[in-house]
Amino acid sequence: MGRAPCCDKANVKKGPWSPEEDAKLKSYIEQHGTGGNWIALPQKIGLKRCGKSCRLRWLNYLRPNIKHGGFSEEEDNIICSLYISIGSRWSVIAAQLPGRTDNDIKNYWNTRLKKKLLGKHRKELQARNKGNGVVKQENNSPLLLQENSVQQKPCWPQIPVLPLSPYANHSPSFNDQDSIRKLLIKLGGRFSHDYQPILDGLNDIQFSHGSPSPIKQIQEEQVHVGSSGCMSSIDNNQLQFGQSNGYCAAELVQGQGNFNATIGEMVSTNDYSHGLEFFYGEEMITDNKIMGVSSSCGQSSTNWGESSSLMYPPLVVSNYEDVRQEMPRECAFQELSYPGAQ
DNA sequence: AAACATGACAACCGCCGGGGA
DNA sequence: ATCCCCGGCGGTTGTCATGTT
Repeated sequence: MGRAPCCDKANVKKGPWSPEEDAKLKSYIEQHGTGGNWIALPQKIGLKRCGKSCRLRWLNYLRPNIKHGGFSEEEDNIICSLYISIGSRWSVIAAQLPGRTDNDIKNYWNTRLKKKLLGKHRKELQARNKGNGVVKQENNSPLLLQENSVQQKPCWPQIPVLPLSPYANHSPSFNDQDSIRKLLIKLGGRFSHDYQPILDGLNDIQFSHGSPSPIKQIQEEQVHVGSSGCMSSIDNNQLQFGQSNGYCAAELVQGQGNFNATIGEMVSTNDYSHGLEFFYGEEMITDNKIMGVSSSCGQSSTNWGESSSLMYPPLVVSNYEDVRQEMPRECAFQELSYPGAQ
């Protein structure tokens, strides 16, 4: 038994809004507000539209100070950074871009940014393959799972040493490893509570227009930090996974000072291919011989497929195999970049 | 010039969670 | 404590514009 429809589908108009409809809706809301009830609103003003449709039209188009198109490089960076960090939480991302709507950003991402990044990545791969002659296993592949027969735990690769990003200068908060770690924690309390004490300073991070940072927003969504971390300690040179409230993320553990450098590199060069492999699906995997790498771990390779979110359901993991199967591939290389000068 | 392909954006759909009854 | 309504969200589809053959 399905949910009752929010309106009488037979008697509502669908499709593009006419200027008259726009004018009606706009003038009414400007004068009276929404009245806290979108469902009833179209009837009040004599619009044959679904309440939800009115809401969407208002929020995405009629609302004052809405910007359309013309995304700047900086906005690109912000979107990419946040997507890498928090996944397809468009509303959170939109909150950091004044005048942009979640729908706009979502469309922009799906139609342009993703392809833009893909194009860059392909170029890079071609260049690399040309140089190498033979494609070989890359030790710094973020997806790399190396055999660790002793511990039977995934060995996450070390993040390659890369030059610091100019963006680092814009955001000193992100210049050190600790800040990155804090940020990742803040991104959802997705780590062992071992790190909880260092959360406080993160509130200093400023995002645009004085709104709460998405990181803070997300942290506030979190309920608790659980005690059953998955893979809570691997070793100091590995990416670490923690599981607290159901989300899983990767973190460079102490001793690695290169994580932020990678992030900086991604932002400064707009090369988001580090950490965005999941956009490329099978092709990407093939290109980097990830399939082979995966099987080198003694596991059958898994096509992780395209995923749109970094968020993931709770993991209750007792061994590596469980981790490997449950963990979104994004977790393996969750990287974060700061959205430029804000 | 027409047909087809592709891109960009608007809008819809259905699920989920919050909050009030 | 439960139910139900509504708003919010993300994924998907539809439509129109533009480019290409």
